[in-house]
Amino acid sequence: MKKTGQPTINDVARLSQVSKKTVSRVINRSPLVIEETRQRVEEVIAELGYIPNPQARALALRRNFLIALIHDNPNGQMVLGVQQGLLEMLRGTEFELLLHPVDRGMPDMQEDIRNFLERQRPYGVMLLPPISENDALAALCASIGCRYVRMGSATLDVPEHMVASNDRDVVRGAIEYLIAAGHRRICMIAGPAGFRSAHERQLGYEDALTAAGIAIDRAWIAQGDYRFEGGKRAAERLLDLAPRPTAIFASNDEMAIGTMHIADQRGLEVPADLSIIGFDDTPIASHVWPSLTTVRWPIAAMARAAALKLIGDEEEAAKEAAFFSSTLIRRSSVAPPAT
Amino acid sequence: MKKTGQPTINDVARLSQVSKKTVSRVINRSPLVIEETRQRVEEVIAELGYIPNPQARALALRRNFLIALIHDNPNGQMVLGVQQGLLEMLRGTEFELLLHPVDRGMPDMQEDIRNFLERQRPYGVMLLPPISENDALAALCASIGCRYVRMGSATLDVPEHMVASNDRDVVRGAIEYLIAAGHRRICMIAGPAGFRSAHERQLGYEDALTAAGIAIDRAWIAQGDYRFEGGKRAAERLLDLAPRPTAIFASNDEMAIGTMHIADQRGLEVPADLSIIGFDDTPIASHVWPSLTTVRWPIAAMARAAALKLIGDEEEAAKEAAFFSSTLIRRSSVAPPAT
DNA sequence: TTGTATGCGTTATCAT
DNA sequence: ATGATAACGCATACAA
Repeated sequence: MKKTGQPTINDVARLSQVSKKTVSRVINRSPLVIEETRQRVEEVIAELGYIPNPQARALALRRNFLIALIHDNPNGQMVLGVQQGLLEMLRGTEFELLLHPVDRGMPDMQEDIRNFLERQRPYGVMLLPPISENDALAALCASIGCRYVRMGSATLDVPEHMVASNDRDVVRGAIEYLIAAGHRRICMIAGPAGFRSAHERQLGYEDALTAAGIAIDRAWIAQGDYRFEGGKRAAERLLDLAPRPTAIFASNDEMAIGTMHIADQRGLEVPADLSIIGFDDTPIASHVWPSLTTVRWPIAAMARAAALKLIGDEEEAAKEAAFFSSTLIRRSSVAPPAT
Repeated sequence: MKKTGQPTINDVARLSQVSKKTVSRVINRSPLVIEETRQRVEEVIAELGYIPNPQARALALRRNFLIALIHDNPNGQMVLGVQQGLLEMLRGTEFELLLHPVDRGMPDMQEDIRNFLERQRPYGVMLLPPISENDALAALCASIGCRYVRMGSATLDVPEHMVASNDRDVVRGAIEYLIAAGHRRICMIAGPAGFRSAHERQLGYEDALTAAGIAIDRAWIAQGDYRFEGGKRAAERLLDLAPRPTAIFASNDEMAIGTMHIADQRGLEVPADLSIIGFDDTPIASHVWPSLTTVRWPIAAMARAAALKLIGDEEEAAKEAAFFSSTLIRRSSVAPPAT
């Protein structure tokens, strides 16, 4: 117990009259320690308030006790939710959360991530969409020897490395909900090309229409960008259609809110003249007027499961759920179409 | 260059025919290296793609090259903005960002933080409000020997350790804007007791009324909790007043949105019957209808300055701005009072 | 079941 | 200005 004030493994060894190695075994729960010895060592540990030095462990193990969250921030709420879920499970463990956002626009993104991983050598990596869809990134994590979990809107990997939501199914359900309310002219604002989530949600939309015997009209699908302004532009195109749609499904809430603005501008009442459904259940959804019917996906639960996959032993990791159901939150932005 | 594949300082030393220590000096920009030697070493470093191992450095220096963000999540947007600003400055440096949210409700919060700091030994710590107002926490950081910066609504510490916004002044300006529009019965929804930001904003409100010769009526100030529901309750109390206020300043956007809901429920038109101003300029503010006049504070800029204070040398740190001005964003929720 | 010697990759001390 | 050697605190291989 020298200058730093922090007791080390040597102090514990000396006071409990065993070797460092035995203390190390106790710390790492090795079964090769007799109960009596373990007790004595643990008493000394408790008495001293000894905590293993993470830096020293990292050096010796060539691996840090850190979980890295790597993402190309598509959505602040998602990032926050994931952080929260991850941290919830990490709390009380020896793990800490490292943030590493990247820019998928940069050509050296892959190199940046490789560099980061080789330097920090995190214990585990959480990959968020859309970059979680990049197989090369997953391979990179594996090759460096760190555990990883990918989050996505569809199954992209084996359960051990995946937490997926059922975007396609839940969107299908949302559209069927509109159909059941009497809607037939249901348009969709799609997400940006290249996003798996956008693709899955569109598939769900098409599933529902097909099942209901409604022909899919390409003009009914306007591409958005998951942002407010893009949603507004898409909504304008859709509301210019004749006959006008009676309902619009927007692939996320931000675009749905944009749609509400355009409806308001045109003197259209929501939901009387136009029903709207969003996706994400962001805080805005419940605060706009009328409140937005939308899809809530269990981000925090997915993140918690991911954390367990990352830090639990392999059996636990494999057992942890890999598939999560979103639910339709029915609020005030949907009504039967005006006749 | 053994099993890990990563070149070490030994490889560099051998190839450049100097000792480890000299390589170390080059890495750390010691002036005690002759130019010629430095050149040779740097060439080898570049050739090998050598990167110092952070874990080994951390062990030897008893200090990690990590910046820790400690907060008791008061506001998702703020946390995101701070993360973004911090990461922007950390990018390309040897520093990484570690997340450590805490719960100020827990009695052992202080112990938790001490534990965290003693274990991780971060290079610097960023403290967010409201816990940044806790002087004991700042002292703790100092005693452990890690640099820290506190973010707050008022000056709580010397510039070296502080990034502050001018809540009081900007709220005064917002209220004066209402007064200039002709309002006299201006109510306020205050933030929760114990938050310095709530206190400062209320002072700004009082400043403006006093300067305008309007008596401050305690009944005009309803306490909220910075949340939607609390804002609604406070708005109800305020709108029950007779005569009714013509304007309400809410201490944050969430409560302002709650106020808009209550106004709508009561058939009050915003801004014709009731003007509303919020604070924070969250994404919701520009997406509600009518769009919300609110105060925007430069979170990202504050975070960037904080990062520089944390990782820059001491001179730079002291020079970096410690005081940041918020601005009133004038949108559609304010109009002259109906006569 | 426990201990000894050694390695992990860097920085610090103290020579020279 | 540079180098040899010893920390830093823990884990692993191999003995005992």
